[in-house]
Amino acid sequence: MRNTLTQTEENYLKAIYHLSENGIDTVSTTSLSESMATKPATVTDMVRKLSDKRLIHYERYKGVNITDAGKELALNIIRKHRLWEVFLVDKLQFNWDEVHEIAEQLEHIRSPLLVDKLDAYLGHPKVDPHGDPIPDKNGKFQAGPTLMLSEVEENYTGIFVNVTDDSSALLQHLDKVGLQLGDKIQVIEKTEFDGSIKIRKEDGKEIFFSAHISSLLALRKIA
Amino acid sequence: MRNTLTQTEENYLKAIYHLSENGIDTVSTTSLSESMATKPATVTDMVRKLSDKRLIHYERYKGVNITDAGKELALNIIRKHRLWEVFLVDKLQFNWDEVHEIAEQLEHIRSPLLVDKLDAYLGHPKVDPHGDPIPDKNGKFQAGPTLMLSEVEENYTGIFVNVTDDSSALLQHLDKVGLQLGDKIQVIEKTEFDGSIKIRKEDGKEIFFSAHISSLLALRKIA
DNA sequence: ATTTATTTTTAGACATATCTAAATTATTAA
DNA sequence: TTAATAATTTAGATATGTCTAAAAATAAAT
Repeated sequence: MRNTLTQTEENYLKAIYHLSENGIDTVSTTSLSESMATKPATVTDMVRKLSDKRLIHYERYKGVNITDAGKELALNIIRKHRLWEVFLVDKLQFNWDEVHEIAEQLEHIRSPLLVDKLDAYLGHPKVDPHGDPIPDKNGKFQAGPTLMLSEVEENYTGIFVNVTDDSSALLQHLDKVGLQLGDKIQVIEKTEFDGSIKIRKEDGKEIFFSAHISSLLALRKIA
Repeated sequence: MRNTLTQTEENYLKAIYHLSENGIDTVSTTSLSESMATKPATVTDMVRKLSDKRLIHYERYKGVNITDAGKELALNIIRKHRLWEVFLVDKLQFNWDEVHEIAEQLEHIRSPLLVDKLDAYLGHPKVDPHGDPIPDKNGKFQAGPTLMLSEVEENYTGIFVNVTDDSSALLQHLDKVGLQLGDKIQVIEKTEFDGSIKIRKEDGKEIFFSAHISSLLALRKIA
């Protein structure tokens, strides 16, 4: 009958959702432990608990997958997080880079009525101050149109969310150069002559792509 | 070095503050256990912890007293609680009787900057929607002028906060008729002829006071 | 002032969320 | 394909916040 989640459970669920957001739908114990800044052993205990509550599928040594029920809960938390971020920036004059930590706390406030009223008060915003889409009451959101890397301009910043080609050759190449789904990248330089592109990852690493490969990599805008 | 309190610790501290607010400065284990809806044994463990942190004075079998440091923290939590209540009512159109539970959650959000900005956004309100005073950043607040029971009109509702006479005869009389500091009372009837007054306590109990006694009992307005 | 009743504390449990160290399973390499 | 390496799980601890039942201290009553 323990139907509500602890804040910790909510945070794990959200992390699982985010890790499985970009195509990779199976989440490893290690990656979760990194997200949560805990040890793998701790994650094992937790995923068992979330699995008992039918919010994820878990098989030992095989990783976890979020269920529809889990996704619904995760999206509700994300909705709250992003609405509060809008509140902090639009109403309280915070800078967009100061709000994440506070929203991490506010997202756990429990009151469906509060969320509704806050949403209305803010004018039903569609994106948060970072450009991330805000799920509606039913967990639906505009995924934000994706653009091909080849189509965007210099300085464009986005999340690498899709590969329009599932040849393992390309995937292996991406692996080798160190680009993964979910990475945030910025376009540093476009060469008009041959359409090749230089990007920079959040960790500062720079990568070159040919025009061909650029036309296969999809980005979702974030700011 | 554990300098921040858990939400539970904050709630205990707030309860101790409220229980010792109206003159009675020593709080018993039993009264705290009633406030917190826990067992006395649980309270004993907790007050020991708060005592270790120098937020209360505790002597076994003797009850607890809040320290200046504890009062400062308690007032900060109360400040946040009441500011959020104003936000919920003024900005989000909640009714004043719907906001307490939500504010109980919001009061634990940690961010001094957030509190400042919220305060400014709300126009530095002096009282919450229930008429309770909002402490400022330094924990100071207008206690709300107190009025003598003899001075107020019929239907006035207030908290009995002070006795302007510490003769034990009067205190014993109050004890006998069942009135205690902190009780919320309403004036039911004033007799013009001799200035005697009939009041009703929250539990429905009615009490008569002579004009003399009425002039010694101080009330703080609440609504 | 001694007995009785009440209040408070102690002792021992349990659940959650975490850890370290050891054991097990899966993956990679020779 | 067996051996070495990496990932994951299990086992056993710790800290927090709670409980019940029993012991101890204080307060009330005869």
